[in-house]
Amino acid sequence: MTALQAISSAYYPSTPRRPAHSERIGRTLDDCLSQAPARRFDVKEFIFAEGDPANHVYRIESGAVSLFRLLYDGRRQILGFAYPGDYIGLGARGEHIMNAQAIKPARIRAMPLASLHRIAAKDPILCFTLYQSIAEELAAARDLMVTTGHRSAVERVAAFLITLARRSDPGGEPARLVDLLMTRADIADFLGLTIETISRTLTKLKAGGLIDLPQSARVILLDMVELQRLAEGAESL
Amino acid sequence: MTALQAISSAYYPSTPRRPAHSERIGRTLDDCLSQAPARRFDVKEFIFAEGDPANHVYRIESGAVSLFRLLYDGRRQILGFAYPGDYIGLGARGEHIMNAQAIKPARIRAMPLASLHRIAAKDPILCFTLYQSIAEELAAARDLMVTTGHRSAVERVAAFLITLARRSDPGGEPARLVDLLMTRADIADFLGLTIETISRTLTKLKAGGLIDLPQSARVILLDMVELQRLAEGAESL
DNA sequence: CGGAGGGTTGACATAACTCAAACCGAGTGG
DNA sequence: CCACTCGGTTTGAGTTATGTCAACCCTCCG
Repeated sequence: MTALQAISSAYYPSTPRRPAHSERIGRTLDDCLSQAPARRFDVKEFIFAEGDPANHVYRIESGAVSLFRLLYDGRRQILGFAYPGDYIGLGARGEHIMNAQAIKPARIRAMPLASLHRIAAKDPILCFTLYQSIAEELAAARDLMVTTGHRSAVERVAAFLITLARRSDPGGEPARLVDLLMTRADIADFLGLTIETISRTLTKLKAGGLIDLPQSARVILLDMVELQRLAEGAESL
Repeated sequence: MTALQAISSAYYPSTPRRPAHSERIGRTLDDCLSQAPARRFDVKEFIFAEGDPANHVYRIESGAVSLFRLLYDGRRQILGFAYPGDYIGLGARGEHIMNAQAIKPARIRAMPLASLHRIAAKDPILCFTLYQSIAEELAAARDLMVTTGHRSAVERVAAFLITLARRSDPGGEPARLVDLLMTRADIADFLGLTIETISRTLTKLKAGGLIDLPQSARVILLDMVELQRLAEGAESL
């Protein structure tokens, strides 16, 4: 997974990658972005917030970012995670409709949206590519909806882990070792569960021998096949 | 809500409308579509299915359509509903990634995707508009995720009803009278609940005097303010 | 009249939430 | 080096909303 598949990035259960397009955008944006200075963000620092004027597109150089919406009563829905190479802030128009907050210390470059739009307005190909990329993000968002709606805690967590593993090397083998850059609270707010349920589910998976948890933020996937089965709704555990 | 905000159409809790763009696309597509013959679809008939080659964009002339994904084990996640004026099949590339099925007898026009792409490739403005429209759909999909993840049955149903009411006259007053074109099962699969819970929740809302249910497919919103409060997570009922 | 497809209602089971306590590892300061 | 704190995590006990299963109702339609 590369460029522009940012916003709900952590989530691609079933959508095939299409590197060609992203690459092309990547390059175009890269040209502009490479000149921009990288800014550092501390953990919990906001890159942008809901309601902020959407002036820039950002690319994560290092670290990690969560994207979320807040509800009236303080509940939080995380819509995705963005990692190095991902772009965020792209779909927005006028105002940002979500918050972007660093979950690990991050280096991030910004490019004015106006420039991008100026280029895009003259370049149908870039523009069309932009369109298709957003379409892919849309597909990803829908994948998440499918994972989130209607499914048990084990299914959600298993699917989450598998997606993280896949993310590490799109197209290639899923990684065995997954570092969770986010807290249990982040995972909970992403999957629509509570931190306790996340924790319990992980220990249950560990007890079942499907994963190992050498540290709380480090997961080793021991039985991908079974995890996959669980993610797809198979019984048991 | 008009053109192109189709796919997850039923859902715009907080995204503002931007008719200008949709209108512009609407017109461009309309030019092509008006020449196309309208085909009739019976209830439960598929317009397209997951995996079908994505050759056309469709506009609903009359009736209603549900858009959904199927899981391995038969569970179904409805991703949205499309109504007259809505376009479906737009984001797809290569293959359709979901199913579109009539939930009411429908008249639907099709336009070859190739034509649209041909036009778009030469017309940066149309293209940019396409991009922005998809971006809005993305926003809508995220709104749904927010509504679906983490929330109680009452909250979801209340939000659902309000959205249906708003849909009737975007920008204007929400309708008091809402006809449910979909079955309880459809609503359940949309909101990630069961038909029994939908039914119970509706009767609870009726008992509370917030809505009336003269027929099972007809809802009258009696207390929009309170419904809104519920949708936003207020206690009680 | 009878059957089928939806919808409602009830009794019961259970997965997930809530509240609460304890744990752990990483910093920090004495 | 140890004691302390703090944020995050784990675990337990008890509650509850929602799912499950089953019966029944209603309406439409042949």
